[in-house]
Amino acid sequence: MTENPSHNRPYSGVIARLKGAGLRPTRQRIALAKLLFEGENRHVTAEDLHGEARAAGVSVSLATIYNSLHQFTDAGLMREVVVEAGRSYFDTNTGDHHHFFHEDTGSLEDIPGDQINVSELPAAPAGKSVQRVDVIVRVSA
Amino acid sequence: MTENPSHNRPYSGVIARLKGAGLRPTRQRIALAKLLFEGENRHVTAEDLHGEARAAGVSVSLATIYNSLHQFTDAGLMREVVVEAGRSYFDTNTGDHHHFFHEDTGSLEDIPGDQINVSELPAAPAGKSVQRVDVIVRVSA
DNA sequence: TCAACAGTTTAGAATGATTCTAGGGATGAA
DNA sequence: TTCATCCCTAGAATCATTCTAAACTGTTGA
Ligand SMILES: [Mn+2]
Ligand SMILES: [Mn+2]
Ligand SMILES: [Zn+2]
Ligand SMILES: [Zn+2]
Repeated sequence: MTENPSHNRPYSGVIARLKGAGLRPTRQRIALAKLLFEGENRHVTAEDLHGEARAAGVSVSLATIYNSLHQFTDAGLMREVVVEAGRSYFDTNTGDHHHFFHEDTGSLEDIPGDQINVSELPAAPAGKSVQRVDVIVRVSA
Repeated sequence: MTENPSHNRPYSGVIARLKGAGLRPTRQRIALAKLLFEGENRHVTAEDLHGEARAAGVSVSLATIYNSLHQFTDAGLMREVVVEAGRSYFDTNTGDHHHFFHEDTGSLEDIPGDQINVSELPAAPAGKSVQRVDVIVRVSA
């Protein structure tokens, strides 16, 4: 019941989510969280989200878009995916999964964690621990 | 015998390599190729290589460093590795392998291709073909 | 209710890696 | 040696992202 809050109070779900992450539910964060977390999982760039916010009639500065995306990521609500030098994608899917990167369109597509298997991983170098394993399958026409 | 040309003519190996790639063996490209391809495989940023060239007494502009790195990559002599938004690493190892990325030092470490196994890869989306599969194991203290 | 402080937002400047421009220089086929 | 082609480079330009500093807002507890 934290998932798709299509109840009567349209903001409660998103507000609870922000509070749960230790973030004040400000007008900007609520609007962005609604765009990001209601509906399907998505991969967005800062510019993408800025455009969507504008289109939705919400006025938010680009600096706030970047701040929010990083705060959501630090809070574990999203993750950052790096596939191209020079552009960052933010992913609302924080579960175990990997990506197809479509080199010609610049878009990402999820590969569920159980549809890929990385084995025989060598141990992390002395004193280090593995933070994450990213598999990026680059495809193009 | 293309590998470590410690013969008497110190440039012949590198020159042959450049010609073989369809690149004119200019003074700058020869110097950079020597720094990059003689000795162990390496992961460098444009700034790294620029610094090394200067240290070696070779005057090369940063624009030429970028041009050369891309030309070497396009020619298949190197490959580009993306692990952090905002910075590109170029790798002299073009064989089958993956990477540890040390998040605290920003350095890359090879994982030989036979020490990691990616299986059950789903088929590439319709009409697309897989260009490359990158596995990045992010580690930190 | 509301003062007051900490947390937020933002316009605009600043950064930093990379790319572009355009003019002078080097290379190599003939 | 010639000459067309390919290269190199300083410096300007891009572009995504971050920073600054000042104005604003959410929260809290008197
Ligand atoms: Mn980040
Ligand atoms: Mn490139
Ligand atoms: Zn994803
Ligand atoms: Zn490598």
